[in-house]
Amino acid sequence: MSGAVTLKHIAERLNLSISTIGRALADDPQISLATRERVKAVAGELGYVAHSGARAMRSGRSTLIGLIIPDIQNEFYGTLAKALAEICANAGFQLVLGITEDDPESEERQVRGLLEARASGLVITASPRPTRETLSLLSRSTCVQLIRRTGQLEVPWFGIDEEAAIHSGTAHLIELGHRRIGYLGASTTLSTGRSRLAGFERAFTEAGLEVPREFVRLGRPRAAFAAEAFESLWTDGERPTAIVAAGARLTVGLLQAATRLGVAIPADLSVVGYGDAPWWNPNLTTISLPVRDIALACGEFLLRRIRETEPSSARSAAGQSVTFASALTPGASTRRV
Amino acid sequence: MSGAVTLKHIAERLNLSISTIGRALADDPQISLATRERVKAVAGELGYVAHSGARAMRSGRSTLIGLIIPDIQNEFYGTLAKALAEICANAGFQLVLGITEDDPESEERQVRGLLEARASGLVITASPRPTRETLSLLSRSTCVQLIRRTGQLEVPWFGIDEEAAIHSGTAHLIELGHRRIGYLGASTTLSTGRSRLAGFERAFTEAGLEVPREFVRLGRPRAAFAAEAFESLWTDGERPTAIVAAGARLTVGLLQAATRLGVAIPADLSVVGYGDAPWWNPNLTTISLPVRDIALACGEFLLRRIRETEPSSARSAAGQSVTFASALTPGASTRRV
DNA sequence: CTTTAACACGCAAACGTTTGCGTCACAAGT
DNA sequence: ACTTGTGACGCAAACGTTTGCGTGTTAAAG
Repeated sequence: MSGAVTLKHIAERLNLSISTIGRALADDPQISLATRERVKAVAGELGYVAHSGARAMRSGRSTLIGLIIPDIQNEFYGTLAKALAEICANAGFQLVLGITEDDPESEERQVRGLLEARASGLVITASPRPTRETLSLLSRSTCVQLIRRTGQLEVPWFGIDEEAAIHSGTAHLIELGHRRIGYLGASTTLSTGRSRLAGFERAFTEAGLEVPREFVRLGRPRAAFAAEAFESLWTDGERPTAIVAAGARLTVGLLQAATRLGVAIPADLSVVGYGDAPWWNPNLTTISLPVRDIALACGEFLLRRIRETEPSSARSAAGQSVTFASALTPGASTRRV
Repeated sequence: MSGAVTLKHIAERLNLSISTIGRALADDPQISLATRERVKAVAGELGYVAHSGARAMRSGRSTLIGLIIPDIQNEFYGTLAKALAEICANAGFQLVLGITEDDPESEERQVRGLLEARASGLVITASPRPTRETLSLLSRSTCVQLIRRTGQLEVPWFGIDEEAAIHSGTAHLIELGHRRIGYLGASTTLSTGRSRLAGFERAFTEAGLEVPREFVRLGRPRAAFAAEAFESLWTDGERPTAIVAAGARLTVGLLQAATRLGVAIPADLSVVGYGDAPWWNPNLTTISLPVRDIALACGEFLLRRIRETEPSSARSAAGQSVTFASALTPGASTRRV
């Protein structure tokens, strides 16, 4: 608080110099063992707590790592955050959380804040259209993209083969005999939205069918959008016999709306979800994503880059990217027609 | 990065002093408007980013606020974190996330880390048995307890009237005619565990019934425990006709296990959940908690305390606490017997 | 023409660490 | 007795800001 204990206080207490105290606490063999122990004893007694800010300023490197994501309420981002927090803690870093709600200005503020804090690294799931300034700031930091991939940002990326993921789910429905298949997806301003829709379309063209565009609904990747979109899909005109939810929050929204409308799954409607939803009853047929593995890989990569960047100056590792595969987990929410 | 732009660089570029640059960027009227604009222009051109660490060291206050919670994967803590992150962002603070997994040593490391970072404030949902050192560190910080309440920690608390919450859910089941009611709860080493169990028991004693202790299962507040406990409850001996899940993660675990075992809800078993689970099918009868409101109130209180603490030295606001009420949300997961 | 005052800016210290180098005392080697 | 060595510690600078105070210039007031 106001009057925290510093090296100086310990030094005065022991009639030693500040540097000796500093070295003693760092277990520098240059200081005699006896002194080291006396120092540590007094430090404990006084309740000394090192000032990582001062240390960071002197040494040039902070122990902060930033995580910038659009949301944190749902399990998908929760799992990402948890995995990264674990990795950070193990490596002696602290995770600073920035929620953007996909708002470019909020995103810019968060990024700026993290750069001001001199975060050693940044993990970001960028908003659809990041500010020029955001991009400029990010390009000057040690940064990794997670899940979404922004073209204008030349930094490594860790994510999912979204196209293959949705393709597998859609193909599964086609194989079960469905033709009027609905699609709830993020708008194509998002890299994930583009890839997923492409996967959906490829499943049809590969089967020699036409893409049922009248059943495709694109919007914000929120539960609210999915609920609303599904409702319109269900009440206006011809109904689909199956739906692909191309996003974790969209899956939630779809299921909520279906429950609310009394739509029986899979009797009235077959559903393929995105991301695991172990809570759904009955078990959901879903596209399983190795969320935790992605986050771990991303975190470890970032830490490696931070350690590399430390001695020499920044090296451009722009092109790198790692793609993870999904798996279709069969459940009871789809049926043959 | 390696060579960040500092006030000094701008000063040299403009043949001005460092202090003038600093004041100009802070819009100090002491500096002429013309100079201020020239400085800002050059700052933008050079890509100057203030060093909040240095600022914090000089001014004594950082822009960091710590959030220490056992988990972040589930929606309950996700909602807390999101609300807090919003409040922090709006007030110009940054949220540092620490996940403890209810491990006292991890918790101590996180708390120490935040004190080292000179976080302006701390929000903590403490583990069952915090370390002595943890308590000592916390007592020296501006800190608020969230949800759980640790007796040894004399700091303000924001949480739920847990006893009343579980009481309402249990009484609801009793009123529906249930007698063999199971209880899945956190162990009573947690303040929440104690209060919730007390609410469960009071519902029976108030109705002149005996507490069905053979159906009570206490353990770690994780989905895994609830699943396991329910399975044993369901397969060993006489079955309960209803269950109260006294925790968000326990609710998830119970529902998963029930789905897995093919237990029909509410035909075979009535269920009262804890915390909203809008995704469950059919709608869950649940104890709704004003999670977001709690977090917002907690965050605003903390910010106020931070601002108060700033000028004078720390004031003890030890005894304060705010209790929020829950509401029983009727759903389709309970039936009369 | 001098005194004052307003204005615009510079100096330097301080925040708490870390670290290269210097210093001092004492013991061992010639 | 004189060098050499070494173990144990102190000095001071640096990291990037902020800020109280001092200083020089210019214009208005006497």
